[in-house]
Amino acid sequence: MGAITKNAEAPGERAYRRIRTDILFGRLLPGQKLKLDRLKQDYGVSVSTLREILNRLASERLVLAEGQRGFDVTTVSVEDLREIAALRELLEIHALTESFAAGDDEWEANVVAAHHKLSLMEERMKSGDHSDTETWKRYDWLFHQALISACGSSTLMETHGGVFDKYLRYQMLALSYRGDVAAREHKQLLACALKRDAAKACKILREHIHGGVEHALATGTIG
Amino acid sequence: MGAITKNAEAPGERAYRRIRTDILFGRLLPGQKLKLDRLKQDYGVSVSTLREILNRLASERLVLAEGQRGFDVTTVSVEDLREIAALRELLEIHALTESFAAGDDEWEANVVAAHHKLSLMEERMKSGDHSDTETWKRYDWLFHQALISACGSSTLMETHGGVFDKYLRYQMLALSYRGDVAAREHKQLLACALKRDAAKACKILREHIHGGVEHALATGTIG
DNA sequence: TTATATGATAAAATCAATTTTACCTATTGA
DNA sequence: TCAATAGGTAAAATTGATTTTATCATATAA
Repeated sequence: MGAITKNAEAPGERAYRRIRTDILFGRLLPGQKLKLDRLKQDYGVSVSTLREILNRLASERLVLAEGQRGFDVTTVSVEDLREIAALRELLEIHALTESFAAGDDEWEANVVAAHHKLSLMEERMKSGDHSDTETWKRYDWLFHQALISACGSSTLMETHGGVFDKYLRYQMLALSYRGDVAAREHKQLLACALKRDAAKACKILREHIHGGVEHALATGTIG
Repeated sequence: MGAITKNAEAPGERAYRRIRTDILFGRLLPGQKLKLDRLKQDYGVSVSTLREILNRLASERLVLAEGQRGFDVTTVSVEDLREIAALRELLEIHALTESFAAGDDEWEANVVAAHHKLSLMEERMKSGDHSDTETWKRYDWLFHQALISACGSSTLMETHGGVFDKYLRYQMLALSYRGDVAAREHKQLLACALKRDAAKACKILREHIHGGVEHALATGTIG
């Protein structure tokens, strides 16, 4: 999602993206030991390349690298989810406000386009087709990125991206569907964007994030 | 400074800290090519270990890793400095407010202690002894960390730490002394902390950061 | 029995060697 | 003269091999 992009063709880069999404989408579980020999087979790269990848992920806090004891997938907790959500809120609210104030026609068009793609996916989800959750979540991410894309700070957007991804992991671990509520909120955010109503957008975004947190916690799969 | 700590004795970890501080303190200059063979000699580790380190630093945005063309020290720009400063402000103001509201006696004692160490250093700097800038800046960092340490979110503190370090690099690149003004502001921040006057502390912090930015830009060594 | 030490094993960290990729130069053809 | 391309070189990326470290089981002493 918000991963740092180098050469997409390179084997190391491919493996990095695969491992990263596997963590984000819960195919590699929190706390799981990441043994090098095993991963080497699973992802088809050598130990050195693997270690480069795991060091990057450790730097992103998606993996824990302790002492000389190798690597684990970062654990989850209620406390951490609340911190992640609060930080996402702080960053996204701020960026949203700036973006609404500065966005031009080009920005508006991108927002509309991003919402359209997301909306199509959300319709499909609504009618029971949960086959491509990854694409759905990528579109979700792209819509939120589009909203804040006129904030004027790539540093802010990258930082937000990293936090957003960790938030996403919690949503995926809770793995219970909340698409209908989210879809409505997305529509409301779009409407606010077109009216440049930052205050209302912030209010909806706050509810959007808090709703996600409480929904995730209610499933009881986190703590 | 805010680097991720693993085993401090390990050769790879030692080299990581050295390279990181060399970037932060301008001994490795912005845009500089980081050739593996050269670094191997300079830091006494093998190419694989070196690549792990550079991948971590690339993930922190202190190093640029593009395509299959190796590694460069991240470049600097006026725009980037402004973004970094704005993000530091957003995070630190928020954390400060929370911390002032929640801090207990233990927290106050830590703040006083951190300021005392910094203050001693600042006196030394004032009287012309600029021999240990690194320790000075580490104490600066520790004081600001102490102020926000009761904010209740380690995620927020770590994110802030990363941004703070990039801000620090700009200060070091400008390499012109501003210790007297900063020292006065630090004293004011301490007084605010003891009175729990978050509003005034935020105001001073804003000036503290903006002052640093304008001072750095005035030297003409950034753009 | 408990604590400490010793040795074996498995895994991680580091190193050295190979393969691949990019970059520069020179040469050829338009 | 310029563009395009092929060849050679230097550096990066990846691999496989070696060294180091941690962990677990067993034995020995308090």
